[in-house]
Amino acid sequence: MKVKKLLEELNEKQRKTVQKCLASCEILDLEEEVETELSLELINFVKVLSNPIRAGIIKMLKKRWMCVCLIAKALNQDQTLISHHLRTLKNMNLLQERREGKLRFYKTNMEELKKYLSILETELF
Amino acid sequence: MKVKKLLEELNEKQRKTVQKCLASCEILDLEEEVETELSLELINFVKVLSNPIRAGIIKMLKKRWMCVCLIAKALNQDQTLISHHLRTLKNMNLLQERREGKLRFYKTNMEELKKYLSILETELF
DNA sequence: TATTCATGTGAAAATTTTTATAAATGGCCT
DNA sequence: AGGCCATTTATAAAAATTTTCACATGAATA
Repeated sequence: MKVKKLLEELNEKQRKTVQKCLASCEILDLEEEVETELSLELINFVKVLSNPIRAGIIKMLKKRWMCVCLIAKALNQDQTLISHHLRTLKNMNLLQERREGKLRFYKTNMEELKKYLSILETELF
Repeated sequence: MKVKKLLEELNEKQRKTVQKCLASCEILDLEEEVETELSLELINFVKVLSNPIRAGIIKMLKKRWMCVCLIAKALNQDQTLISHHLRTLKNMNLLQERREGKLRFYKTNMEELKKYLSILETELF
């Protein structure tokens, strides 16, 4: 939506106040398009990253496969908590899974991670 | 901490299970250093970005100064809620502020935003 | 001084994170 | 093969945090 259109949505008094300010200091270009939308996909990715445990898992598993019990040890957290966060990451397709006997190993899906980062760059910058 | 050291922290049975798996499929390099730490600064930045309203504000104010009432209109949210999020962003030094009469205009602090993104690249990739 | 735009504070609502416990899966032992 | 134990996942509730709302306060202008 354009700045001009937004101004029209204000009530009369507000609009008057803002317009007076515009006249004196010319901060807003009325013809510019105002972009506020970010994709849900990007917001979800950022939300996933915003938890220190999940961010730590992604960092740790960039370089190697690790089983759940080792990940829990490395982060000094309860295994069931780690398992929960692993599921969240798996649901976003940020992890690869591999079973060996009764152990499950995980590794960061770098392609997906790079994809998300490039979306971040595109949408935010 | 090295993978080797982490293995030692497991109890005997767990360690045995994992080591048996290593022998057969060689997933872990025992001498590798396991990095799990991300700076608090980075986590806070990502947390700030993870809210759609705050992310929208940052995107919108990249290109122009806008006053609070217009920001609220553009995002179709209550002014006091916007004010609250603006404070959060200001506390992270992600916004510049400018007063014109009784209006307050804000704009994204691009230098700071770029700084955070470069930290993200460095620590995560 | 009254009005308007914006901030500050504290409570309510919603969401996320953590914990506790049960269930599923697969291997091992007799 | 059948039962048991270890690893991991699933589910539900508790705890903690974040978001939103309601209202009071502050600042600037007419």
